[in-house]
Amino acid sequence: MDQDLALPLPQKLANQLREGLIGGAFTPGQRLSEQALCDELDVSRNTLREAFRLLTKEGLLEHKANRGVFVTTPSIAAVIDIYRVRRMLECPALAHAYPNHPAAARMRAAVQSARAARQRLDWREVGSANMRFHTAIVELADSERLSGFYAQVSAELRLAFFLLDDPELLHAPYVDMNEAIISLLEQGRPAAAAASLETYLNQSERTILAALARRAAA
Amino acid sequence: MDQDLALPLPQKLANQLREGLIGGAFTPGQRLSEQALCDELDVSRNTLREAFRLLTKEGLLEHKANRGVFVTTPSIAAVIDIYRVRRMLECPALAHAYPNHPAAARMRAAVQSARAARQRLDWREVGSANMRFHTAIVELADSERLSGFYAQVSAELRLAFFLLDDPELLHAPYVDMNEAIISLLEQGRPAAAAASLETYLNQSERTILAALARRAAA
DNA sequence: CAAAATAAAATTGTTGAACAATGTTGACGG
DNA sequence: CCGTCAACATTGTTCAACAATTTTATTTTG
Repeated sequence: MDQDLALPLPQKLANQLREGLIGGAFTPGQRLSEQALCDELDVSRNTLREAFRLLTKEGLLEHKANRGVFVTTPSIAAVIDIYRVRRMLECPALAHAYPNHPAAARMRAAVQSARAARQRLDWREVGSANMRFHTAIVELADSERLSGFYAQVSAELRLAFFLLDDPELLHAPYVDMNEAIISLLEQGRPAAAAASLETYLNQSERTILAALARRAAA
Repeated sequence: MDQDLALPLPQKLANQLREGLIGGAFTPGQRLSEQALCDELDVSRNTLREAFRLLTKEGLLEHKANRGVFVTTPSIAAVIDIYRVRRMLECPALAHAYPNHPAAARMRAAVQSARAARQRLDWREVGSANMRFHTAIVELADSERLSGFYAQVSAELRLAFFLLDDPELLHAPYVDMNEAIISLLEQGRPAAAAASLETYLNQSERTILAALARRAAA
């Protein structure tokens, strides 16, 4: 998927660590020891630290002076902020999209993947496909920088998902909503699609905030 | 302005370099020698390289493998992309703003600075004040992440400004437009303000693209 | 003389070790 | 039980070294 071979080592490292982070290999709040990771990944401390800076800038890690780096624990405020961003990026992108945009095909493909995964109860893949769906929505806007920013924000959101432990509740209900959204766009009704998307985002935000609040209470 | 004393050295370095970059201390396309900057700034290569990574991720520097880092030369495509982003962030932020938002006061203050600077023909400060004005617009949206992203994008845009050499043409005409925009917002007419802003952005984009095209031809 | 091939120099990429500064742990005494 | 202080571990930063690559200079060749 990546032609990582050409990339400098710290970036490869950062990509590898990011995969682990959004894949749930580490738990939020966990401290990442330089020594331990250097040994495990077989790179020097300097190289690892450069990768840490990258991921810190993306919001996936937090750096506390003289104490080390920690996996970000998404706060309620962070989730609220992320959903505000999502509404501001995704809804206009969809509202102004034209149905033949290549990203629309990616939206459709993501929905089909999600349906198939749901049928075999593979909630992990349902979540991934859902993310591809929304990434494609932002790509409708045809802005390299916007897409890059969205990738960053959604990676941070994934961290929040791993705080919760009911992936079915988290992703399953949204497959059909995505289906409806892409269908509306394909029918040339982008405004209606955007309205559905906003409903989706509000509902999703509430679900996650509620789950997060329950977790904080416990 | 910054409490840089507490920040780790690479970040302080990055801030310092960023100031230089958006202040025009380097010219786009210029190569930054590690050795030379290490000597000049009195830091080690490792530390400098960490700062480079940060700025590369922000789009201010470009990293070519085994060849070093170069000051980004903004392309026509980059400028178009940046203005697309600006329209998508600034216009909705302004349209949904309420006039008593603290950021509105910052908009007003920026306009006053710009007027004063224009009177004494200090185009550099006019440009800075103009940037503060638009930063404040994004802050109306109350999103930490959005503001951070905008800071990054506008830093990149500043690079493009330094490619041009007529700061008066670039900034002077917009002081009055900004004045009109904040006045509309203060009068409780955010929709009209947003419409004016869109006009502003379109006009500004055309000016810069034209200047950039002239420069490319020469 | 021009162009290609080659050798030399300079630069970046990565590592490892060193030491200072800061944080953490645990024993000790009140 | 709580605070103090020393021992320990970890991070922050620098330095030196070497491999890999690019740039420059030189030589060879047509």
